[in-house]
Amino acid sequence: MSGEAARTLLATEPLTAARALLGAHFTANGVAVRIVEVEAYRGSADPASHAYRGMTPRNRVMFGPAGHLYVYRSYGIHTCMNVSAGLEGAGWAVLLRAGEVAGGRAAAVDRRAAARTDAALGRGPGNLGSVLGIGLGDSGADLLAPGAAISLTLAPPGAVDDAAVRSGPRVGVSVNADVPWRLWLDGSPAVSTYRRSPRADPPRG
DNA sequence: ACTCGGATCGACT
DNA sequence: GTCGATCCGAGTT
Repeated sequence: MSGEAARTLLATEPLTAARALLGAHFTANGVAVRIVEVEAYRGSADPASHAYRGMTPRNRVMFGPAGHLYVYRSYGIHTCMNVSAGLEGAGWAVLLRAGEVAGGRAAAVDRRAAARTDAALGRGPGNLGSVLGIGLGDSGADLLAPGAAISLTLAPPGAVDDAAVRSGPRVGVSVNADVPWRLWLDGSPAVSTYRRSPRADPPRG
């Protein structure tokens, strides 16, 4: 689908954008991955979102147009990637949590020497940023621009069966942990196993 | 200027 | 299951 058609799909509320990102292909630095696990973050309505307290220099891309890359450093070590969603000013984004390497395997293996299986190359948000060679300086990139060096191609409508889409609580968040805003494709070996944050309140319900 | 804690990962027991 | 690595942004003084 065209970049602008993709942008229209992503310029929606973040659960819809998250669903649209499953099965998408993300390409950067000689590696392509098929996205199989994502999490929606709902801006000012979501205490777990980096945008909860409003716009800052770090998160400003979340408040811009949909289809742009928001990169942050996690635990001082890892770079994690989001795709901005919703209309300008919304502060919504979707965290990319896992992908299957679909191209450039040699470069992927080179960047992820610690991975012992192909499925582990892009399993987990930190590993996904690593396998794609993403850095903080890539934040803000328009993933849908024609000829973009870092690019996103959504799966055509109907290509990802709704029956394969699963949802559950988000990983690692210490607040608002019980909303089922993590989506993944059932059966993908690259989906990370669920681990609740040790800082989260006890499970609800 | 300083403190604090994190949307993680992998090695180790 | 437990723990250390490592650094930046954000909030506070």
